[in-house]
Amino acid sequence: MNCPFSSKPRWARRKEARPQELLAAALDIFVERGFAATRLGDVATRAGVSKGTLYLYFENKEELFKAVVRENMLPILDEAEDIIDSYGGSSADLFRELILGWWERIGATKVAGITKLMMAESGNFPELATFYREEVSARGDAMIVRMLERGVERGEFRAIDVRQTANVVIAPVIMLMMWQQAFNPCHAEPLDSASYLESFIDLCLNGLQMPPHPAPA
Amino acid sequence: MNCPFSSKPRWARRKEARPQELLAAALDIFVERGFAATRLGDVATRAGVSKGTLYLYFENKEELFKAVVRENMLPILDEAEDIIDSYGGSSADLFRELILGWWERIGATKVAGITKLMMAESGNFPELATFYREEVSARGDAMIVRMLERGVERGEFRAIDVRQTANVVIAPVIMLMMWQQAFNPCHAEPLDSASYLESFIDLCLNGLQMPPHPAPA
Amino acid sequence: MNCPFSSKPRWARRKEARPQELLAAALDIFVERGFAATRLGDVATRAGVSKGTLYLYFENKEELFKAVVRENMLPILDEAEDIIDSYGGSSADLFRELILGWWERIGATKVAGITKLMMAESGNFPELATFYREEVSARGDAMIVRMLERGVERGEFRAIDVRQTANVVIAPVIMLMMWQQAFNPCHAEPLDSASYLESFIDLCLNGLQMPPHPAPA
Amino acid sequence: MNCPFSSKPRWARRKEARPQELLAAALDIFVERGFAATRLGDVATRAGVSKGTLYLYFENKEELFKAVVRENMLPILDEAEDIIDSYGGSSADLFRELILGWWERIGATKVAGITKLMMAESGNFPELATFYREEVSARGDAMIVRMLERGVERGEFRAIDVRQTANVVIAPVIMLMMWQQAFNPCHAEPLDSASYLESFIDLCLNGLQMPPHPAPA
DNA sequence: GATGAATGAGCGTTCATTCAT
DNA sequence: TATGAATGAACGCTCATTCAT
Repeated sequence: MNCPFSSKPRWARRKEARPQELLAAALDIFVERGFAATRLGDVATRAGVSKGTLYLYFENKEELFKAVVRENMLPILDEAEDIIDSYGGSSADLFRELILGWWERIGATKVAGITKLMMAESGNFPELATFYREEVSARGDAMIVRMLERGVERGEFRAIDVRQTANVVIAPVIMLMMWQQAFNPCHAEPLDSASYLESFIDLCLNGLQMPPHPAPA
Repeated sequence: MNCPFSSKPRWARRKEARPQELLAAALDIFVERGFAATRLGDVATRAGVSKGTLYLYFENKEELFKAVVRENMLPILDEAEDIIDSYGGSSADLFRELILGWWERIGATKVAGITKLMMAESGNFPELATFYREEVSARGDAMIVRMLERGVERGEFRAIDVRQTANVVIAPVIMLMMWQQAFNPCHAEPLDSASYLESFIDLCLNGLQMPPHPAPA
Repeated sequence: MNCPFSSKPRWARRKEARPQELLAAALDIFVERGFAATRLGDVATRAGVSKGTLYLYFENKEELFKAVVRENMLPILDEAEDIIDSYGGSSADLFRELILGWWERIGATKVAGITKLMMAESGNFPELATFYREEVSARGDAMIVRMLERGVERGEFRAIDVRQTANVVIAPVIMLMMWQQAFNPCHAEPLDSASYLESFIDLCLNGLQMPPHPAPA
Repeated sequence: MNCPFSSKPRWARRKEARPQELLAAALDIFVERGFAATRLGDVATRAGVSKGTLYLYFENKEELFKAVVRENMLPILDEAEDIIDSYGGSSADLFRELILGWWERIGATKVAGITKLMMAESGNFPELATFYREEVSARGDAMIVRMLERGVERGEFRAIDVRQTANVVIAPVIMLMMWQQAFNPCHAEPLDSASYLESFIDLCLNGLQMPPHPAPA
């Protein structure tokens, strides 16, 4: 009440933290099981509340999922866009930066599971698909495109079909995320992601670099 | 009876065709909806039979799914292995052959949906995961590894980490399959798969080719 | 074909034996599982025929069951009635004879399972209940009543309520049958039926014998 | 709120009563139809709730059945054991007491149907069989054994095979229960249980009593 | 006579969502 | 704000019975 160190009583702090706790629990379970297979009862249990409480904060399962995506992915996209906007180094370095940054912030974390989940289940939940495409995929794609265009414009990368190459470049990163999810049960042994990314970046930068100039006569 | 060209009554022909009809219907719906979301009632309806009839041919949902995989994927793997065994041309051409063949026989067809489905749901159905890994993934991986090793041994590709590169190389193909599935709802516009594959093969072969020899003094 | 020792070709013998084979298989499975839990498919399989064939010989599950009862129980009741009709010895011996005969012919065999089954499921299948009561239970009861009446009339048993005592006397025999069925799972260890029957007969004959005459003054 | 006599809202009273209502409905229907033939939908309907509600209180059909047994039989066994422990009268009277008590508390009530059901279906549901044997049958048997041993030790009963006699003595009581169930459809007319028990006790005590001493010379 | 493919009603169980408290 | 009891529609699977061959 009159606690000198905090203007808020503990229960109020609790109340404000609720949505975060719910989102954390939901992320865990959505990622473990997928969207359809997640039982809201499990989310509530893990968050230490009752099932009904979930509905005080989120209208339904889909809205809960959207909130999880917003909470966990949008801030990272914001930061990545900032990096591109202000980058000063070579485009090869920017490539590295973006890929490894993505990996560190998303690919190597639980959040990667959301991407996997969306690839898998968007067909059954069209509203989620639209939401995810507009708020996440489109922004990610655009960033890769901008980075490749920058390389071509600056004469660092050879002339390529930027759009398609962006897709090709994104693919192995997404696949790595999928394979990493829970020692992906379709792969016998877990991938070593560091060396996978090294192979990937190596292959790409080799593939993108300008062809050797023909020796002048 | 009095049909001069067939000694079999219509009914018997029907009976022999049943499993194929059921597998075709099952493939459609598994691919449309995923494993968990597929209702056996829908499969039966699409095949034009009753729910009970399914159980005359397949013990349960998992066995039905395995049969779909066996029917649609194993013959293609057999053929691809034959091609590698007997290939005479350059490794770059073999690379093209395998990728484009895979695309034509699987990626561009409904069957691609099985791969997507497995990535998505293997975590929830461990027995299916094991089955798929052993009978499909492991064989596909091994083929790519053999192709890359062949290129390195013959001095056509530079020295690379064959295992990891195989993973990197497989990834964009799998991603393309996933994106193609039903105008994948995470992508606004469908990819042009021909040009995607061209970009992909181009990038890879550029990335794999031997570095230019330094000009002799 | 022209076998000199049999005027019937083998397949004709087969055809005539069919119903017996079906009844034997049905007895086995009805006794193992009960009426409701018996699947006609299992009966057919055990008899080595198809499910449809069953319906050539028996109208439905209930009629099959009735045929099993008629085949296995009625002849034994016939014989027991003959014995009572013509018995010459003491009533205590007749008591023994009936009980042990029943045990030997029914109690110790698979047929005992039918009695157990009827006790259990008659409530759910009223038509079977009526059939069994009229064709089996009523005749068995009547035999015990006659035997007791004979003992009382001949001054070998004390004066008792014959009807009720008949019920009391039948009960332990029926229970023994039920306990014997498949090492009845409600009993840890199988009963030793010989000593059980000995205890039972001993108890009954002791209980039935004339009270000792008061010593005359 | 403003009800002066009860601090509990109707709803809360409801909630606490639920399990009892469900158990009562389940007892009714299990006894009417048997275990396998009982449809949980019917249980729910009789209790006035939806099918799903059942699963809030009982994990599945088997657990529901076990709960019915615990609720209805265990307390009675407890009391009966107390009686034996502290009994002061003759063993013949204790015999009467136990038999009539059992009859009054179980045999004459719906609960008797559970015993019938177990005899009938234990073969098809081994887990239930084990449960029932351990928690009910074994304790009942042990009580009869103790009562007979007491009679023999005190010189009230003649020397008998206590274990087998216990089985023989239990049998007519169990049979009576089975016959009583719903005017048991295998018996034309309902038994008069009072006179049946009288005949039974009479027969047993006559059969157990010490033989008359031979007249001393 | 014999087959066995086909049916379809039925049951145990699950879970997102609601709402009285 | 928080609860958790209640719902009811949905789905995988079974099996007695039918009937074209």
